Amino acid sequence: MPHDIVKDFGYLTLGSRLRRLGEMVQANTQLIMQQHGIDLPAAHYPFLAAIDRNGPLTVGELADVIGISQPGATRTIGQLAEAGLLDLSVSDGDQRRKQVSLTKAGQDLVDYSTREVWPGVEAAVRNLCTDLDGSFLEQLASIEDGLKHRPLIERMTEDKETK
Amino acid sequence: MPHDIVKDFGYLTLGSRLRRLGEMVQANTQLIMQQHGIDLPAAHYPFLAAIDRNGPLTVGELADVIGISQPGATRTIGQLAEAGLLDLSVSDGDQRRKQVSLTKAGQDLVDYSTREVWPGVEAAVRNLCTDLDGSFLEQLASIEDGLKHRPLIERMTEDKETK
DNA sequence: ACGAGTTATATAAACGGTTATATTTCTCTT
DNA sequence: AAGAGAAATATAACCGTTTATATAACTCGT
Repeated sequence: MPHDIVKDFGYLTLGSRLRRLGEMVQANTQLIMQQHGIDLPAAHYPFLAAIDRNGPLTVGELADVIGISQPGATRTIGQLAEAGLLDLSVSDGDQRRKQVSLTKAGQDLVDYSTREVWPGVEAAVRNLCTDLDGSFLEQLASIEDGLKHRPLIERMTEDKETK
Repeated sequence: MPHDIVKDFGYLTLGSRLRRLGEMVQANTQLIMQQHGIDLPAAHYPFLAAIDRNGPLTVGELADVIGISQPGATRTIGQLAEAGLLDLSVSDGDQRRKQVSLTKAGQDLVDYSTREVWPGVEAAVRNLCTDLDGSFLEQLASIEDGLKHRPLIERMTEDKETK
């Protein structure tokens, strides 16, 4: 009995494999954020970060920029607004558009994360993804194994220690 | 206004990015199968392929081998059984276990795919993923761009033509 | 200035996955 | 042989996403 069919099938099942790995990375990231007392689905951060970086954006622009469907964006924005992190207001010139901006709490969260959390996450992921070699498939396998062997959260603290 | 925030954020948003790319690849694959008259969610093939390769497996074994949760496996197996591709039967020795096997239709589908479709898909994906260089992130970008520029289905036919 | 078409957002339904929990069957100790 | 615990599957509830569609607001040609 094989250990991992999706891996065995190589390029044929690349799609499943990328998705699976992506979910693992997101789960790891979310855990790190939780440890900092921030309890938000990993997929929600891009919304906050996008507005922080660009200033207020409309629902459609956010969907575009983040690369999900417009209804998906509407929903996530709704949840973030509910959580008090985003603020919706009808655009001045065009009443169809809704301008989405960060609330004070949202801005604080982004500021804190930018300062205290994300650099560590970035470093941990970078650490996971460097010094790979071989075919793309082999690199993918290395990342999978690496993540299983030492989750992102350990790669952060270790970075601090060894630095 | 940026074009793609998830891309811009580099390693920080690797999770989202892998998931997104995985979905794109799966959608491409599904389209190819459809063109051959096979209309099944891309994520279902591993079940058929796993049983084809290993003989009948139990629900739990399939979940393991494919790398999803047991309830997820139960559900997908149910759908494939509904579609007449899989057959469930209680195990001989242990009445808790359910042995999952391919029906004639399921076996035919696998045989046909193995002969006529999957090699092409595999080649197309391999084509997409070779001759990459740079950091893992840069390779990812190449694949994203490559897929956008020429979908898998074109990479199959082109392979045939140029061969 | 009005109506046709377009654009922006919202809503609904479906899907594939998850976790938590229930149910059934087996195993093993005494 | 009985009863406790373990194991396999099923069910329920939820989540984030998707497509299709509805609704509301705008634009533009006549």
